[in-house]
Amino acid sequence: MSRNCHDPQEKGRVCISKVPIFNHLEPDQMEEIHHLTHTITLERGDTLYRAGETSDALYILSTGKIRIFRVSEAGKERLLHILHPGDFTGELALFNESTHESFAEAMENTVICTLRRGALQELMKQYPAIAMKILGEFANRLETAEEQATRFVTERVETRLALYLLELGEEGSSDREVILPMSKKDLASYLGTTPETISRKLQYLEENRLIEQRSNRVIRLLDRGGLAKV
Amino acid sequence: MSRNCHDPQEKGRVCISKVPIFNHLEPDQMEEIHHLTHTITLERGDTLYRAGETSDALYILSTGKIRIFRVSEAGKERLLHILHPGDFTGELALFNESTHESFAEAMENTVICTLRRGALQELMKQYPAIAMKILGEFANRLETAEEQATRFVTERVETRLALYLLELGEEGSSDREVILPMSKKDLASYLGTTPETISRKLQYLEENRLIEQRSNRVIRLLDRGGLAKV
DNA sequence: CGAAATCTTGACCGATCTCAACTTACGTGG
DNA sequence: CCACGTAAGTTGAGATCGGTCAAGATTTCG
Repeated sequence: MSRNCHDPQEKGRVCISKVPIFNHLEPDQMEEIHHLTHTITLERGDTLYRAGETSDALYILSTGKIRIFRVSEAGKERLLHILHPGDFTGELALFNESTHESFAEAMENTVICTLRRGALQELMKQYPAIAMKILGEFANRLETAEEQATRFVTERVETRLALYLLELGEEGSSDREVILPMSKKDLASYLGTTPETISRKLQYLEENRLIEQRSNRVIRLLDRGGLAKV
Repeated sequence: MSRNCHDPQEKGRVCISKVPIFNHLEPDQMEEIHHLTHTITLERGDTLYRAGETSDALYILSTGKIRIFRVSEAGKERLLHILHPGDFTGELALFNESTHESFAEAMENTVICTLRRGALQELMKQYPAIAMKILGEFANRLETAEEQATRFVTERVETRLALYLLELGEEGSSDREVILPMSKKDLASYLGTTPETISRKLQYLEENRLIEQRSNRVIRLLDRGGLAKV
C-alpha cells in the first residue's frame, strides 16, 4: 500500500470526487455517497471478478490500474480495456441481471470503492443527473466497442496500429511522443493481433519514417498525415 | 403505407406499448408518453440518419426493419444490427453529445416514433425505472458488441457462423429450423466476412452433416453439439 | 543480480480475401 | 400477375496478410 496514505477510507473519498459520474455533485452529497461505499485493496495480479461470477456492485477505481479482458470459446484472451483512476466497471452484471462475461485483474496495487446495486439505484432516483452521466459513459463505450469491432474486420493490423498511435497522440503529449500505456503483449491483445505482428508492424512503420521507436514504451510520431493513410 | 392503418398516430400508440423500456408503465402513463412523440414514416431505402449528423432524438421503431451499419475509414460497410419493432436507436448521439457514427436505413416501409432529448430526460426524472431499463438495454448491447469484437479476432469464420446459427436457433423455432433474418450479403457483413466465404462455409457445414440448407433463407440444424465444436 | 516474462526475428503455412464469371432470386413496373 | 432487369448468391483460381512455432535477445521485477 502506498506510503502516502495509510487509510483506504481516505483513498475512497478522493476516488469519489474524481469520478466523472459524480463530479457534478456538491461536496456534502459526495460525502453522502462516500458513506455508501466500501473499499477494497488489491495487489498486482489479484482478480477483482471473473467471467461467470454474479455481482451486484459497481467498482470505482481509486488508485492503480485494472486490466479488463475476455476469454474466447477457444481459450484465447482479448484485452478490452484498462481502467485508470476514476473509471468504473462491473456495470454489466449490475444492470442486466446476469453474470460477468469478462475478467478484471489488478495490474498493480489498487484501491477500489464499491457501491452496491441498491445504493446506486437509490442515488439514481435521488439524483437523475447520475443516471444521465452513466448513460453518457455507456454510450461512449458502446461507440468504442462498435468502432473496434468494425476496425477488426475492415482494417489491416498496420492500419489499426497506426490509428491507435494517432489516438494516443491526440491526448496531450505536446512533443508528438506517445507513451504506450501497456505492454506490447497487451497492446497486441487489445488490437486483436499477436506480439510478433506488433513487433513487425512497428518496424515497418519505422522503416517508412512514420514513427521512431525511442524506447520500449516511447514512440515518436514523425508523420501523422502518413500514419492516417496507412 | 399499410392498408390496416391509415393513421400514423395509431401506429405510434401501438409502438410505445411494445417497447421494453416503457412496458412496465400504466396505460395512462403510456398515453402521456405517446403525446410526447412524433411519428415518421420511411420507405425502403430511405435514410433515418447518417454518420456525422447531429441528433437529439430517440427513435423507436413501430413497424418495419432498419439496418444500422458503419462505414470504415477505408469505406467498407459493416452491419452492426437490425432493428425490429420495439427496438430503439439514436441513443449514442443522444447521450454523449456528439454526432452519429453509424448509418440507419429502412429495409422496408417503416414507422418510427421519435422522442426528443428534453422529453426523454423529463421522463427519466419522473420515472426512474425508465432510466434503469435503458441502462439494462445498453449493458446488453455493450456485452454483445464486446463479445462480437472478441470473436472477430479469436474465432474463425466457420466458428462465428456456427455460433450465430446456434444463437438464432435458441429463440423458438421448435423444429430446429432457423430462418435467416437478413440476406447472406448482410450476414457476411454482420459476421465480418464476405458473401463468398459465407457461401463456402455454409457448404462446408452442410458437407459435414451439421446443417441442411433447405432454401435461401432457411437452414435446418442437424447437429447442435457438432456445431458448437466447429 | 538472476529468473521469468516480454520482445524480436526468421521461416513457414493456411484461412480468407479478391477478382472474375456465371447462376439464381427478387422487386418493380407494365 | 408476369417479365424483366438488377441485386444477391455461388464457384473457381490465385494472392496475401498475419498467425504459428521456434530460438534468441532484452527487459522487468522481486
